[in-house]
Amino acid sequence: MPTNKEVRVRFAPSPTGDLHVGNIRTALFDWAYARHTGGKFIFRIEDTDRERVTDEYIAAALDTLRWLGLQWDEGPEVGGPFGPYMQSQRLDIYAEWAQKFLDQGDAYYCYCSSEELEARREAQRAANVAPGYDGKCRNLSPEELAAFLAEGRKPVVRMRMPDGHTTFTDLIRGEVSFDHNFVPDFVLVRGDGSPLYTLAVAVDDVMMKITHVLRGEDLLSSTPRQIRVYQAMGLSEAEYPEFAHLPFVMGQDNAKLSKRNGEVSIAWYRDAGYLPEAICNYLALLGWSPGDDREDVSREEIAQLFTVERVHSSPARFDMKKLEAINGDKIRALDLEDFLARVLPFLKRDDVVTGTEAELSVVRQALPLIQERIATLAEVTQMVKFLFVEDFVVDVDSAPKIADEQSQSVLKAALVALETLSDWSHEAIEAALRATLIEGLGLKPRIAFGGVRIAITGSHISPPLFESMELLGRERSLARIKASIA
RNA sequence: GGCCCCGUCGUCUAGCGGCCUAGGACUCUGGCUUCUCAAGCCAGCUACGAGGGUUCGAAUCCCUUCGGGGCUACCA
Repeated sequence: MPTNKEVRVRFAPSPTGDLHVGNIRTALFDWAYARHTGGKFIFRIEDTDRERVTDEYIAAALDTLRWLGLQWDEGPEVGGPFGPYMQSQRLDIYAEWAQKFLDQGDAYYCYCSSEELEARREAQRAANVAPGYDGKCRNLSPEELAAFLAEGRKPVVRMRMPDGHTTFTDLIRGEVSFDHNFVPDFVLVRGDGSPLYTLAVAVDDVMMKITHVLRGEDLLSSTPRQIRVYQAMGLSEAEYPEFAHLPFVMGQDNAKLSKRNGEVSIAWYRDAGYLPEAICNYLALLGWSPGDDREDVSREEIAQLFTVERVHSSPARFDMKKLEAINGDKIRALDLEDFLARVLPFLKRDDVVTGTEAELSVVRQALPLIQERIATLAEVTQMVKFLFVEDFVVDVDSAPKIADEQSQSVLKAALVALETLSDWSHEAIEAALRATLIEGLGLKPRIAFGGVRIAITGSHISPPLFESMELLGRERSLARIKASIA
């Protein structure tokens, strides 16, 4: 156990697409652990697979982490003493180590073709033997070697797994052991000379002095290979990083989270109006808990309370309903100016406002009315749109509801009551409508105000009616009621 | 198939041998409040996968079993 060493944790995604919920949960835990221990949070991009990782995805990953407020101490853009932090810029380092392993006899060239390997694996499966590399090229005779070279074969570099087993202590799962009979010799360098994850990840973790590897449990069974590379690099067991394999975040149907069983891309949640602090709060609760019954935690509190000991070993299902509930809570907790700032990009995006002072003033007055009525920021549009539209029309679904005789007579009565009203405050409007419709016509409030609401806001769901009318103003309110009378 | 990981309400979880007739949150249901929708408040439904042990005592420890997942690549 490294005790007085500074803790260094890395988040090292391979951006083959938009960062998804699972990536971010890992990033959050990495970040929280680093912050909790007063250590460093390192962000590294694993882009050795250049077929699948693109610059756009890398840029999006940086943006997403920043948006979530997971500030990294070392990594792309900020640099650091152990850079570069993009694996594609460290190719020479991996090549050097591979050569060293070759020289030491820890690794060897393997000339087997993909087709040959596949055929042999098939045979192993058929014979019910553990599939994996059979060690054919471990000790090639000079004649065999010469024959392969004459064929012009491009060899891969393969790590030699000695007999025995690898045992390590996972901070979350306890002692885990793998028999090397089930950990075949693995490839370090491709035929074209490019490194594989297994080589790059181990080399980088050592060279970047990573002390704790918190990552997804899908990497658990690759840990013996990673440890094998440490050994070849000359590390003693005490120098290995600690491992903690985080449980998966899964979809509702217990399958890996995917497009089919819930939205995965963090970008989607951002566009839908989820707050970064809500996402962090919710994700923190997936596989971890503070221990008491507390569920409302800020990023800072997560950092303060987070310990690996409290991380679960069992997978968690992602529940959008719960995220939504937390998001609603976080929205309600926003102060007015903050709320306005968050909501404005959505109003502009949806062409509700352009951002003039006059518009902002109205929005500012409307926000307190809707703050407890929305669960995501994007919903703000449908709630306040009626205050800004030039050519107002009632929703097609709601229009028929005010076309009947009773509704029409209510609207007419309301119009009469309001036309003579001099004070256009919501109190006065309410008093006038109550006097006329409730007391005068003996209607139930629900019936009385329902029609007016539709005429004014265009929908049967809206912010409180009288405040809405006050905000809309006398002219437009009366015009809308008139327009709805056939 | 083999190796490895995992198993408390529908979901996230508390629980680390007695405080558990199993607590909280989300969801759902019913009610209150109410100008709609929300929010808020109150109430309710529902769980230790199964079977064996160990123990005075087990959700908690052990074994088996069943179920779920991961890995088994010149992906990560």
